[in-house]
This record gives sequence, structure tokens and C-alpha cells, in this order.
Amino acid sequence: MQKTNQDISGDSLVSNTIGVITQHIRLNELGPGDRLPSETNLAKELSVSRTVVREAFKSLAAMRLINLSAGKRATVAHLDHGAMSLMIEHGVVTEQISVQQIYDVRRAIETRTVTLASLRRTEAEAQTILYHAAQMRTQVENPDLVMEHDLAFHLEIAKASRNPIFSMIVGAFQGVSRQSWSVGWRSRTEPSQRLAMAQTHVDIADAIATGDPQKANALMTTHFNDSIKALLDAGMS
Amino acid sequence: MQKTNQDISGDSLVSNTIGVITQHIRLNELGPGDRLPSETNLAKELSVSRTVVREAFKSLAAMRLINLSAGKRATVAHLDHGAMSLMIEHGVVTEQISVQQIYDVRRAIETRTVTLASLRRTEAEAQTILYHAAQMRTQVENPDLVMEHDLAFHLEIAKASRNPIFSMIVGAFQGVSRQSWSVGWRSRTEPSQRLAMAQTHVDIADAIATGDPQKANALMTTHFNDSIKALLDAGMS
DNA sequence: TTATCAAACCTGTCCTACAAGTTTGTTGAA
DNA sequence: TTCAACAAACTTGTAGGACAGGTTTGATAA
Repeated sequence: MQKTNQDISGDSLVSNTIGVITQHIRLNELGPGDRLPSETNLAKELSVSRTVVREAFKSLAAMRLINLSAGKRATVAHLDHGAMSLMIEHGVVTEQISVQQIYDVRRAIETRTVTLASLRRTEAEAQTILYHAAQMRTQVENPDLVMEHDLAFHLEIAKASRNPIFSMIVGAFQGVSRQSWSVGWRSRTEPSQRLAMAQTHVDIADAIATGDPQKANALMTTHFNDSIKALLDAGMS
Repeated sequence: MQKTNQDISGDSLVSNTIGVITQHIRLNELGPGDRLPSETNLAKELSVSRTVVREAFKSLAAMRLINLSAGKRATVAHLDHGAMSLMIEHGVVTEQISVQQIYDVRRAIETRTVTLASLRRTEAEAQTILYHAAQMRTQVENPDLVMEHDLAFHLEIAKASRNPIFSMIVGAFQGVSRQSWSVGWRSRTEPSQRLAMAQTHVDIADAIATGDPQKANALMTTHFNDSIKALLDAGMS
């Protein structure tokens, strides 16, 4: 094999190839859905084996920067929380992140999303948010359903904030939130406490629908303070 | 090749292998630095080719869940913002994220980190934060230096918040912040404006060192409001 | 006991091969 | 002319073998 490779950096061939691909996206101003060169072509162009190009593509696909599927060419991907979810999960599994820390981040983020949502939500989003809150109250006897509506409620608010980074972060926390959710629920032993939590969600939804950012923000802050306290009471680190 | 593979999901062999590896980390309660099985062993155990295992490892390494290096076995990685940086950069390059949206997220995050830092910073961290702020004021004629100390200032505060998720997110924004920083700087045309910005950082550092979370929070909020306004004035979307 | 060094192990890269999915262009019929 | 069917070309997914070069380990010698 010729040594005609553009020795950009002393890194590995795969790293260089990743750089070439991201630069290709940049220079050609590619957007989501646009197609990338085929593995074989890229390999020929860079004078590396297809193995190297494949590993570069796989790496980018792992980070969800591109989409791969058999037979089709690779395409530029839409923003997505898949990779970040795995990173967060990994942090929790390896005990580098605690559940409490996640809730602290969520509070910081979601007291903002709820404010923005109150200002920017579409009518359809307001309805969806109201729906999930209402279901939480109606289905208060069914924890699994309450949880799913709870998660969907928070994600929909992030979406309504019109800032994809918020959506990504809130989405990334859903996996681990799902795993620790029951802890908070069980710590609310009295039916009245559970109903109060559901009611808070309804109130938040109302504030968003009404377009009252201050009220929505205050309610969300209270909600997270309560949730974090509930986790602490349950002995969660 | 036998079909003895545990057909966990209809996904690809690589995806399954990724699942097996993360599960291996979970089940054996591995932490940062712990070693994973070798590619050859894993390939034999799962009845797949080394190619498949390699691509799985590469994917995990791309997300910074594991570290790879020639000759050595793969190890579980420390939490790191490398992958998230690439994701954010990709979002900006493909115009799915605007600089203004990044600053909005940063404001939500960093008004919290500064509060926590005021409560939790070590003495050494307080000194480092003070140092970067002081350098910003001293070197006010040298934009490149001001920027580097600015970035280091914010990252050190995140670190002092004692929540690795905050560090990760703030770190992930550094790359794109570096690229848009000069826009904000140039919009502050008067020397007095530039000095005022540097002074704000000194004030924040003082509040952290003194242990005054309310004041630190208020100053940081003001700082971000100003910065976002500066970007808007400069016509940044 | 410690230093040295060779063998065993491991990852990085290349190559070839083929199955299976997708795209494209041609052909043929309406 | 238009459209449908189909074959050819292209593309990705996986396998398996080969070898260079870095790392670990254990045996040997001082």
C-alpha cells in the first residue's frame, strides 16, 4: 500500500478518516438525509482499506452523526439522544454518576424548558401536555402508566421549548429515569401524596396552556424539589 | 458458522455484541480502568468474526464508553465530554442547532453550576477560578488569551459543582463556543465594555471564593443575559 | 532478589470473498 | 409516450486469514 496518505495527524487511520468524513459534511454543507460517499470509494480516495473506512463509519453511526443500513449509502443523521442516553447510562452503571445528580441537572434544564414552553408551545403541544398530565391523575392507581405519561409529559415540554439541545438532554435521561422512577413513587406512600404529584403536573400543564411562564416555572421548581426530597427520603444516594 | 448465537434481538450482529459488552460491564460491576475481554476471545465466545467484535468495540470507543489502544486490552473509560462535543458540533454544522440555543442551555446550566460551586468548591478550585478571572482582566488587550481563560473559568466552575454531568455538558460546548466567541467579543466595541465583561468574571469568582451563592448566581445570570444580547446585536441567529 | 529478554498475547490494518439489500437503467408492454 | 418488470451494478454486513508492531508475562540469568 502506498504511503500517499495525507498524514494529517499522528493519530490512527480510523481517526483521520473520521475527520475526513466530518470535514466532508462541513465543506459540502450536508444536512440531515444527505448521502455520503460509499465505503469503497472513500477507501480508494484515501488509500486505506475498506476496513478502516467501515470502522470510521461505525464510529460516527455510534454517535448518531450518520445513519447506516444495509445496501443503502450512509446518510447524515438528525439530532438524536440515542448516543447520549448510552453515555449517561454508562456513567450510572459505572457509578460515576448518581441518580441525585441527574435530578439536579434535570431541575436546572427543565425549569427552563417549562418557561420556554409556556411562551412557544403550539396549540397541539399544549393539548398533548395537558393530556399526559390528565392521564397521570386518572390512572393514579396504575404506576406503569403514570410513569410513561410522566416521562412523555416532560419530553413534550422539552420539545415545546423549541431548543433541540433541551430535547436531547431530557431524552437522554429517560432511560435512567425509568429505572429509578419507582423509588420516588414508592416513597410517596399516601394516596394523597400521589394524587398531589399528579395534580402538580396538571397545574404545570395548565400554566403552559395558559401561557404563564412564571407560574409554570415556579410549579416545576417545586415539583423537582419535592422529587429530589422524595429520593433522598428513600435513601437514594 | 453455527447459529448458536443468542438471538437477543433482530438487530445486527454488531448491535448485539455491543449489548453483550455493556451487559458484561454491568454484570461484573466494572469501573473505569477495568479491562474487558480481548477481541479474539469475545469473538470465539459469541461465535462471530473478529470483524464484528472490532466494530462493536470501535462503536463503544467512539462514545467514549471504553478506551482502546494498540496492544493493550480495552478498558472501561472515565466519563468524558469528547463524544458529546462531536455531537454538538455536528448539530451546529448541519444547522440543527444555533449558537443562541447553545447559550440558552449554557445559561440554564451555568446559573446552577455557579451556585453549587459557591457551596462546594475547594480552596484550590476557588484560587484557580480567581486566577482565570484575573487573567481575563489583565490580558484584556489579548483576545485569544481572554477567550482561553474565559473557557477555563467556566469549566472550572462546572468542575467545582461536583456534578460530572455539568462538567460534561459545559465541556461539550467548549468547541463551538470557541468558534463563536470572537463574535461576542467584537460586538463589545468600547474598551470599557470589554473591561466590564472581565470585571464581571472577577466578581463572580469573588462571590464563589466568598461562598455567596445568591450573588454568584445573580452575576452569572447577568453575564449570560449580556452575552446573549451581544450575540443578537451582532446579528447571530 | 532483581534485571533482562524472549515468547505469548493483543490490537491495527490489509486483503479477499460472498450473501443479501438497494439503486439504476434497460427492456418490453400497454 | 408512459409505466411496470426485471436484470445489472452497486452497496453494506459478515467471515476469515495474514502480518506488523505494541504490550504483558514469565522464565532466565546475574
